[in-house]
Amino acid sequence: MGRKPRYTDDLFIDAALQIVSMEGPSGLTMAAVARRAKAPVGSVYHRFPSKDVLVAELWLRTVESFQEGFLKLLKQGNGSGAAMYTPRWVRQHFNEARLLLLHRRDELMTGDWPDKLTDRTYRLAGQLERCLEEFTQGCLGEATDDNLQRMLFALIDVPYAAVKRYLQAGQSPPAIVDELVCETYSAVIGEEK
Amino acid sequence: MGRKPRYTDDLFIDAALQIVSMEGPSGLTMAAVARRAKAPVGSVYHRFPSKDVLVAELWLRTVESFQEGFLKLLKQGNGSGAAMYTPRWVRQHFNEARLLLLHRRDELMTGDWPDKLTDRTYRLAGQLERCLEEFTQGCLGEATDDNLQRMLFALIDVPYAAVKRYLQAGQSPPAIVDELVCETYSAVIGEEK
DNA sequence: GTCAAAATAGAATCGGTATTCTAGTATACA
DNA sequence: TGTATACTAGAATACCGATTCTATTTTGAC
Repeated sequence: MGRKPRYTDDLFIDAALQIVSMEGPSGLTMAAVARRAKAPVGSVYHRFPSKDVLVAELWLRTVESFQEGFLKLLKQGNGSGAAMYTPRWVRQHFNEARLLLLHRRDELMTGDWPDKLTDRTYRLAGQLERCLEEFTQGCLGEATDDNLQRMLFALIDVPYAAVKRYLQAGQSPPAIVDELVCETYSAVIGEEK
Repeated sequence: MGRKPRYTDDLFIDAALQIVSMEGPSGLTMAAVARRAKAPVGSVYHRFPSKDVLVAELWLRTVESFQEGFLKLLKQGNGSGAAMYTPRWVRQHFNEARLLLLHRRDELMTGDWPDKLTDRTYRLAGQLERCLEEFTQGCLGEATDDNLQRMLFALIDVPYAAVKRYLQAGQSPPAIVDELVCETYSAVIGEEK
Protein backbone atom coordinates (compact mmCIF):
# COMPACT_ATOMS: atom_id res chain seq x y z
CA MET A 1 0.00 0.00 0.00
CA GLY A 2 1.19 3.46 -0.70
CA ARG A 3 2.12 5.42 -3.74
CA LYS A 4 4.56 4.19 -6.39
CA PRO A 5 7.89 6.01 -6.26
CA ARG A 6 8.65 8.38 -9.07
CA TYR A 7 12.30 8.96 -8.14
CA THR A 8 15.01 6.62 -6.89
CA ASP A 9 18.03 7.01 -4.66
CA ASP A 10 20.35 6.48 -7.57
CA LEU A 11 18.69 9.14 -9.63
CA PHE A 12 19.71 11.73 -7.07
CA ILE A 13 23.14 10.23 -6.49
CA ASP A 14 23.78 10.32 -10.21
CA ALA A 15 22.62 13.90 -10.41
CA ALA A 16 25.02 14.80 -7.62
CA LEU A 17 27.86 13.10 -9.45
CA GLN A 18 27.21 15.03 -12.64
CA ILE A 19 27.12 18.28 -10.74
CA VAL A 20 30.33 17.73 -8.82
CA SER A 21 32.14 16.65 -11.94
CA MET A 22 30.95 19.61 -13.98
CA GLU A 23 30.72 22.44 -11.48
CA GLY A 24 32.78 21.32 -8.53
CA PRO A 25 31.78 21.11 -4.90
CA SER A 26 30.51 24.65 -4.70
CA GLY A 27 27.89 23.88 -7.31
CA LEU A 28 26.61 20.93 -5.36
CA THR A 29 23.53 22.25 -3.57
CA MET A 30 20.42 20.32 -2.72
CA ALA A 31 18.49 22.64 -4.98
CA ALA A 32 20.85 21.86 -7.84
CA VAL A 33 20.47 18.13 -7.30
CA ALA A 34 16.73 18.49 -7.33
CA ARG A 35 16.79 20.65 -10.44
CA ARG A 36 19.00 18.25 -12.38
CA ALA A 37 16.79 15.32 -11.39
CA LYS A 38 13.70 17.35 -12.31
CA ALA A 39 12.34 16.89 -8.83
CA PRO A 40 11.45 19.24 -6.00
CA VAL A 41 13.82 19.54 -3.04
CA GLY A 42 11.35 17.89 -0.75
CA SER A 43 11.67 14.69 -2.73
CA VAL A 44 15.41 14.65 -2.29
CA TYR A 45 14.94 14.96 1.46
CA HIS A 46 12.42 12.17 1.31
CA ARG A 47 15.24 9.87 0.14
CA PHE A 48 18.19 11.30 2.05
CA PRO A 49 18.02 12.74 5.55
CA SER A 50 20.74 15.27 4.75
CA LYS A 51 23.13 16.42 2.09
CA ASP A 52 25.98 14.76 3.94
CA VAL A 53 24.33 11.37 3.68
CA LEU A 54 23.68 11.83 -0.02
CA VAL A 55 27.28 12.83 -0.63
CA ALA A 56 28.62 10.02 1.54
CA GLU A 57 26.65 7.47 -0.42
CA LEU A 58 27.98 8.88 -3.65
CA TRP A 59 31.52 8.84 -2.36
CA LEU A 60 31.32 5.30 -1.05
CA ARG A 61 29.69 3.96 -4.17
CA THR A 62 32.52 5.47 -6.19
CA VAL A 63 35.38 4.32 -3.99
CA GLU A 64 33.96 0.82 -3.83
CA SER A 65 33.74 0.70 -7.59
CA PHE A 66 37.32 1.86 -7.95
CA GLN A 67 38.80 -0.30 -5.27
CA GLU A 68 37.15 -3.50 -6.38
CA GLY A 69 39.09 -3.71 -9.62
CA PHE A 70 42.26 -2.47 -8.04
CA LEU A 71 42.30 -5.15 -5.36
CA LYS A 72 41.51 -7.86 -7.85
CA LEU A 73 44.72 -7.10 -9.75
CA LEU A 74 46.67 -6.90 -6.54
CA LYS A 75 45.43 -10.28 -5.41
CA GLN A 76 46.59 -11.71 -8.72
CA GLY A 77 50.04 -10.38 -7.89
CA ASN A 78 49.95 -8.04 -10.88
CA GLY A 79 51.74 -4.98 -9.52
CA SER A 80 52.36 -2.99 -12.66
CA GLY A 81 48.82 -3.80 -13.76
CA ALA A 82 47.52 -2.40 -10.51
CA ALA A 83 49.61 0.73 -11.02
CA MET A 84 48.14 1.21 -14.46
CA TYR A 85 44.65 0.45 -13.24
CA THR A 86 44.20 4.09 -12.23
CA PRO A 87 44.70 5.69 -15.65
CA ARG A 88 42.58 2.97 -17.22
CA TRP A 89 39.78 3.36 -14.73
CA VAL A 90 39.91 7.10 -15.20
CA ARG A 91 39.34 6.75 -18.92
CA GLN A 92 36.35 4.49 -18.34
CA HIS A 93 34.80 6.50 -15.52
CA PHE A 94 35.51 10.11 -16.19
CA ASN A 95 32.99 11.76 -13.91
CA GLU A 96 33.64 9.35 -11.07
CA ALA A 97 37.34 9.97 -11.48
CA ARG A 98 36.91 13.69 -11.24
CA LEU A 99 34.91 13.24 -8.08
CA LEU A 100 37.43 10.94 -6.47
CA LEU A 101 40.71 12.41 -7.58
CA LEU A 102 39.99 16.11 -7.79
CA HIS A 103 38.22 16.58 -4.47
CA ARG A 104 38.58 15.44 -0.94
CA ARG A 105 35.69 13.97 0.93
CA ASP A 106 35.67 16.80 3.42
CA GLU A 107 35.29 19.36 0.66
CA LEU A 108 31.94 17.87 -0.14
CA MET A 109 30.61 17.06 3.30
CA THR A 110 30.32 19.59 6.07
CA GLY A 111 30.27 17.17 8.99
CA ASP A 112 31.66 13.73 9.77
CA TRP A 113 30.65 10.46 8.19
CA PRO A 114 27.06 9.63 8.87
CA ASP A 115 27.07 6.81 11.47
CA LYS A 116 25.17 4.49 9.18
CA LEU A 117 28.07 4.47 6.75
CA THR A 118 31.15 4.19 8.92
CA ASP A 119 31.12 0.42 8.64
CA ARG A 120 31.44 0.53 4.90
CA THR A 121 34.36 2.94 5.12
CA TYR A 122 36.16 0.77 7.65
CA ARG A 123 35.70 -2.27 5.49
CA LEU A 124 37.19 -0.43 2.51
CA ALA A 125 40.19 0.84 4.42
CA GLY A 126 40.78 -2.55 6.03
CA GLN A 127 40.61 -4.42 2.74
CA LEU A 128 43.06 -2.07 1.12
CA GLU A 129 45.49 -2.27 3.99
CA ARG A 130 45.44 -6.05 4.15
CA CYS A 131 45.87 -6.53 0.42
CA LEU A 132 48.64 -4.01 0.24
CA GLU A 133 50.49 -5.62 3.08
CA GLU A 134 50.18 -9.06 1.65
CA PHE A 135 51.26 -7.96 -1.78
CA THR A 136 54.22 -6.05 -0.39
CA GLN A 137 55.35 -9.09 1.48
CA GLY A 138 55.07 -11.30 -1.57
CA CYS A 139 56.81 -8.75 -3.74
CA LEU A 140 59.52 -7.20 -1.60
CA GLY A 141 60.01 -10.04 0.86
CA GLU A 142 59.01 -8.17 3.98
CA ALA A 143 56.31 -5.63 4.77
CA THR A 144 58.51 -3.15 6.59
CA ASP A 145 57.38 0.41 6.97
CA ASP A 146 59.70 1.60 4.24
CA ASN A 147 58.55 -1.08 1.86
CA LEU A 148 54.92 -0.19 2.46
CA GLN A 149 55.66 3.46 1.78
CA ARG A 150 57.34 2.45 -1.43
CA MET A 151 54.36 0.41 -2.46
CA LEU A 152 51.87 3.15 -1.64
CA PHE A 153 53.96 5.53 -3.67
CA ALA A 154 54.23 3.30 -6.72
CA LEU A 155 50.70 1.93 -6.72
CA ILE A 156 48.64 4.88 -5.57
CA ASP A 157 50.39 8.22 -5.26
CA VAL A 158 52.22 8.18 -8.57
CA PRO A 159 49.28 7.03 -10.73
CA TYR A 160 47.19 9.68 -9.06
CA ALA A 161 49.77 12.34 -9.76
CA ALA A 162 50.13 11.28 -13.35
CA VAL A 163 46.46 11.49 -14.04
CA LYS A 164 45.43 14.52 -12.08
CA ARG A 165 46.65 17.17 -14.48
CA TYR A 166 44.47 15.80 -17.26
CA LEU A 167 41.40 15.36 -15.14
CA GLN A 168 41.70 18.96 -14.13
CA ALA A 169 41.90 20.04 -17.74
CA GLY A 170 38.86 17.92 -18.51
CA GLN A 171 40.86 15.59 -20.73
CA SER A 172 41.36 11.87 -20.89
CA PRO A 173 44.87 10.86 -19.77
CA PRO A 174 47.09 10.22 -22.82
CA ALA A 175 49.13 7.08 -23.37
CA ILE A 176 52.32 8.59 -22.02
CA VAL A 177 50.76 8.46 -18.57
CA ASP A 178 50.68 4.68 -18.54
CA GLU A 179 54.24 4.65 -19.73
CA LEU A 180 55.41 6.92 -16.94
CA VAL A 181 53.49 5.08 -14.27
CA CYS A 182 54.94 1.80 -15.44
CA GLU A 183 58.50 3.05 -15.66
CA THR A 184 58.21 4.44 -12.18
CA TYR A 185 56.83 1.20 -10.82
CA SER A 186 59.75 -0.73 -12.26
CA ALA A 187 62.26 1.75 -10.90
CA VAL A 188 60.85 1.87 -7.41
CA ILE A 189 59.66 -1.71 -6.91
CA GLY A 190 61.62 -3.64 -9.48
CA GLU A 191 60.88 -5.49 -12.70
CA GLU A 192 58.29 -8.22 -12.53
CA LYS A 193 59.38 -11.81 -13.05
CA MET B 1 47.89 63.45 8.26
CA GLY B 2 45.58 60.69 9.29
CA ARG B 3 45.68 58.13 11.99
CA LYS B 4 48.56 55.68 12.47
CA PRO B 5 47.64 52.17 11.31
CA ARG B 6 47.23 49.56 13.99
CA TYR B 7 46.98 46.60 11.61
CA THR B 8 48.81 45.70 8.42
CA ASP B 9 47.95 43.78 5.27
CA ASP B 10 50.32 41.01 6.20
CA LEU B 11 48.83 40.60 9.61
CA PHE B 12 45.54 39.59 8.03
CA ILE B 13 47.15 37.50 5.31
CA ASP B 14 49.12 35.62 7.93
CA ALA B 15 46.01 35.07 9.97
CA ALA B 16 44.27 33.67 6.91
CA LEU B 17 47.19 31.34 6.29
CA GLN B 18 47.07 29.96 9.81
CA ILE B 19 43.37 29.38 9.55
CA VAL B 20 43.45 27.57 6.23
CA SER B 21 46.30 25.39 7.36
CA MET B 22 44.65 24.47 10.64
CA GLU B 23 40.96 24.38 9.84
CA GLY B 24 40.76 24.13 6.08
CA PRO B 25 38.90 26.35 3.66
CA SER B 26 35.58 26.04 5.43
CA GLY B 27 37.08 27.65 8.50
CA LEU B 28 38.30 30.62 6.55
CA THR B 29 35.70 33.29 7.18
CA MET B 30 36.28 37.01 7.38
CA ALA B 31 35.11 36.89 10.98
CA ALA B 32 37.69 34.22 11.73
CA VAL B 33 40.46 36.25 10.14
CA ALA B 34 39.45 39.25 12.21
CA ARG B 35 39.26 37.21 15.38
CA ARG B 36 42.67 35.65 14.91
CA ALA B 37 44.20 39.05 14.21
CA LYS B 38 42.38 40.48 17.21
CA ALA B 39 40.72 43.06 15.01
CA PRO B 40 37.13 43.84 14.08
CA VAL B 41 35.84 42.76 10.68
CA GLY B 42 35.56 46.34 9.54
CA SER B 43 39.32 46.68 9.74
CA VAL B 44 39.82 43.70 7.50
CA TYR B 45 37.57 45.28 4.92
CA HIS B 46 39.47 48.49 5.27
CA ARG B 47 42.55 46.64 3.94
CA PHE B 48 40.95 44.26 1.48
CA PRO B 49 37.90 45.02 -0.63
CA SER B 50 36.72 41.43 -0.46
CA LYS B 51 37.58 38.00 0.83
CA ASP B 52 38.56 36.93 -2.66
CA VAL B 53 41.22 39.62 -2.87
CA LEU B 54 42.60 38.67 0.53
CA VAL B 55 42.77 35.02 -0.45
CA ALA B 56 44.27 35.80 -3.83
CA GLU B 57 47.04 37.82 -2.23
CA LEU B 58 47.76 34.98 0.15
CA TRP B 59 47.81 32.48 -2.66
CA LEU B 60 50.07 34.54 -4.86
CA ARG B 61 52.47 35.36 -2.06
CA THR B 62 52.79 31.66 -1.36
CA VAL B 63 53.19 30.50 -4.94
CA GLU B 64 55.77 33.17 -5.61
CA SER B 65 57.74 32.09 -2.58
CA PHE B 66 57.65 28.47 -3.68
CA GLN B 67 58.40 29.06 -7.30
CA GLU B 68 61.33 31.35 -6.73
CA GLY B 69 63.51 28.65 -5.22
CA PHE B 70 62.31 26.05 -7.63
CA LEU B 71 63.21 28.05 -10.70
CA LYS B 72 66.61 28.94 -9.29
CA LEU B 73 67.54 25.26 -9.16
CA LEU B 74 66.15 24.68 -12.59
CA LYS B 75 68.19 27.51 -14.06
CA GLN B 76 71.26 25.94 -12.53
CA GLY B 77 70.41 22.80 -14.43
CA ASN B 78 69.94 20.86 -11.22
CA GLY B 79 67.02 18.58 -12.10
CA SER B 80 67.06 16.12 -9.25
CA GLY B 81 67.60 19.04 -6.88
CA ALA B 82 64.52 20.71 -8.30
CA ALA B 83 62.56 17.50 -7.85
CA MET B 84 63.59 17.31 -4.22
CA TYR B 85 62.93 20.99 -3.71
CA THR B 86 59.28 20.24 -2.99
CA PRO B 87 59.76 17.95 0.02
CA ARG B 88 62.41 20.29 1.36
CA TRP B 89 60.29 23.37 0.95
CA VAL B 90 57.41 21.57 2.58
CA ARG B 91 59.48 20.86 5.67
CA GLN B 92 60.51 24.48 5.92
CA HIS B 93 57.10 25.99 5.20
CA PHE B 94 54.57 23.70 6.68
CA ASN B 95 51.55 25.97 6.74
CA GLU B 96 52.24 27.39 3.32
CA ALA B 97 52.64 23.88 1.99
CA ARG B 98 49.31 22.81 3.36
CA LEU B 99 47.71 25.81 1.73
CA LEU B 100 49.29 25.20 -1.63
CA LEU B 101 49.24 21.43 -1.88
CA LEU B 102 46.11 20.46 -0.02
CA HIS B 103 43.70 22.93 -1.58
CA ARG B 104 42.95 24.33 -4.96
CA ARG B 105 42.65 28.02 -5.50
CA ASP B 106 39.01 27.75 -6.41
CA GLU B 107 38.19 26.06 -3.14
CA LEU B 108 39.20 29.21 -1.36
CA MET B 109 37.86 31.87 -3.67
CA THR B 110 34.28 32.06 -4.77
CA GLY B 111 34.80 34.11 -7.91
CA ASP B 112 37.55 34.61 -10.46
CA TRP B 113 40.90 36.23 -9.92
CA PRO B 114 40.55 39.84 -8.95
CA ASP B 115 41.61 41.88 -11.99
CA LYS B 116 44.35 43.62 -10.08
CA LEU B 117 46.17 40.35 -9.64
CA THR B 118 45.90 38.63 -13.00
CA ASP B 119 49.22 40.11 -14.13
CA ARG B 120 51.08 38.47 -11.31
CA THR B 121 49.52 35.12 -12.09
CA TYR B 122 50.42 35.37 -15.76
CA ARG B 123 53.98 36.25 -14.92
CA LEU B 124 54.24 33.20 -12.67
CA ALA B 125 52.81 30.83 -15.22
CA GLY B 126 54.95 32.28 -17.98
CA GLN B 127 58.17 32.05 -15.99
CA LEU B 128 57.51 28.46 -15.11
CA GLU B 129 56.71 27.51 -18.66
CA ARG B 130 59.79 29.16 -20.10
CA CYS B 131 62.16 27.67 -17.55
CA LEU B 132 60.70 24.25 -17.92
CA GLU B 133 60.98 24.36 -21.65
CA GLU B 134 64.55 25.53 -21.59
CA PHE B 135 65.55 22.96 -19.02
CA THR B 136 63.84 20.17 -20.95
CA GLN B 137 65.69 21.13 -24.07
CA GLY B 138 69.03 21.21 -22.27
CA CYS B 139 68.33 17.93 -20.56
CA LEU B 140 66.50 15.77 -23.07
CA GLY B 141 67.73 17.40 -26.23
CA GLU B 142 64.40 18.56 -27.53
CA ALA B 143 61.32 20.05 -25.90
CA THR B 144 58.78 17.83 -27.58
CA ASP B 145 55.36 17.43 -26.08
CA ASP B 146 56.21 14.04 -24.67
CA ASN B 147 59.43 15.28 -23.14
CA LEU B 148 57.63 18.16 -21.48
CA GLN B 149 55.05 15.79 -20.04
CA ARG B 150 57.85 13.68 -18.72
CA MET B 151 59.49 16.66 -17.10
CA LEU B 152 56.27 17.92 -15.53
CA PHE B 153 55.70 14.48 -14.14
CA ALA B 154 59.16 14.07 -12.64
CA LEU B 155 59.62 17.62 -11.36
CA ILE B 156 56.15 18.59 -10.20
CA ASP B 157 53.50 15.90 -10.16
CA VAL B 158 55.49 13.17 -8.46
CA PRO B 159 57.02 15.30 -5.71
CA TYR B 160 53.60 16.70 -5.02
CA ALA B 161 52.03 13.28 -4.78
CA ALA B 162 54.83 11.94 -2.62
CA VAL B 163 54.39 14.68 -0.09
CA LYS B 164 50.65 15.01 -0.02
CA ARG B 165 49.90 12.01 2.16
CA TYR B 166 52.01 13.43 4.97
CA LEU B 167 50.73 16.95 4.72
CA GLN B 168 47.24 15.59 5.06
CA ALA B 169 48.21 13.69 8.17
CA GLY B 170 49.79 16.83 9.56
CA GLN B 171 53.26 15.31 9.46
CA SER B 172 56.56 16.35 8.00
CA PRO B 173 57.53 14.22 4.99
CA PRO B 174 60.03 11.53 6.04
CA ALA B 175 63.37 10.94 4.33
CA ILE B 176 62.06 8.10 2.19
CA VAL B 177 60.09 10.67 0.22
CA ASP B 178 63.24 12.31 -1.09
CA GLU B 179 64.60 8.94 -1.96
CA LEU B 180 61.54 7.96 -3.96
CA VAL B 181 61.31 11.29 -5.73
CA CYS B 182 64.95 11.04 -6.70
CA GLU B 183 64.74 7.46 -7.91
CA THR B 184 61.75 8.37 -9.99
CA TYR B 185 63.52 11.32 -11.51
CA SER B 186 66.44 9.15 -12.51
CA ALA B 187 64.19 6.50 -13.97
CA VAL B 188 62.05 8.86 -15.99
CA ILE B 189 64.56 11.52 -17.05
CA GLY B 190 67.87 9.75 -16.68
CA GLU B 191 70.89 10.01 -14.43
CA GLU B 192 72.56 13.36 -14.22
CA LYS B 193 76.03 13.77 -15.65
C1' DG C 1 -15.60 3.63 -3.20
C1' DT C 2 -12.94 4.59 1.04
C1' DC C 3 -9.05 4.57 3.92
C1' DA C 4 -4.21 4.39 5.23
C1' DA C 5 0.30 4.48 3.79
C1' DA C 6 4.01 6.17 0.97
C1' DA C 7 5.42 9.76 -1.85
C1' DT C 8 5.50 14.09 -4.15
C1' DA C 9 5.48 19.27 -3.92
C1' DG C 10 7.27 23.50 -3.07
C1' DA C 11 6.71 27.37 0.03
C1' DA C 12 8.44 28.95 4.50
C1' DT C 13 12.24 28.80 7.95
C1' DC C 14 16.60 29.25 9.85
C1' DG C 15 21.39 29.81 10.30
C1' DG C 16 25.67 31.29 8.84
C1' DT C 17 28.75 34.42 6.34
C1' DA C 18 30.23 38.27 3.24
C1' DT C 19 29.57 42.88 2.99
C1' DT C 20 27.90 47.58 4.13
C1' DC C 21 27.00 51.41 7.15
C1' DT C 22 27.42 54.74 10.53
C1' DA C 23 30.10 56.29 14.36
C1' DG C 24 33.97 57.10 16.82
C1' DT C 25 39.48 57.99 17.15
C1' DA C 26 44.06 59.26 16.61
C1' DT C 27 47.52 61.89 14.11
C1' DA C 28 49.87 65.48 11.16
C1' DC C 29 49.89 69.89 10.01
C1' DA C 30 48.26 74.68 10.20
C1' DT D 1 44.01 74.26 19.33
C1' DG D 2 41.46 73.10 15.26
C1' DT D 3 40.65 70.35 11.37
C1' DA D 4 41.11 67.16 7.59
C1' DT D 5 42.15 62.52 6.99
C1' DA D 6 43.21 57.67 7.39
C1' DC D 7 41.89 54.48 10.21
C1' DT D 8 39.37 51.56 13.83
C1' DA D 9 34.91 49.60 15.45
C1' DG D 10 31.26 46.56 15.46
C1' DA D 11 26.35 46.56 14.71
C1' DA D 12 23.04 46.05 10.90
C1' DT D 13 22.05 44.06 6.40
C1' DA D 14 21.66 41.00 2.56
C1' DC D 15 22.04 36.79 0.61
C1' DC D 16 22.41 32.02 -0.03
C1' DG D 17 21.65 27.35 0.86
C1' DA D 18 20.19 23.41 4.08
C1' DT D 19 16.40 21.92 6.23
C1' DT D 20 11.54 21.79 7.79
C1' DC D 21 6.59 22.09 7.28
C1' DT D 22 2.20 21.57 5.58
C1' DA D 23 -0.46 20.23 2.03
C1' DT D 24 -1.55 17.25 -1.88
C1' DT D 25 -1.38 13.10 -4.78
C1' DT D 26 -1.21 8.30 -5.83
C1' DT D 27 -1.84 3.54 -4.88
C1' DG D 28 -3.12 -1.03 -2.75
C1' DA D 29 -6.17 -3.37 0.42
C1' DC D 30 -10.60 -3.99 2.07
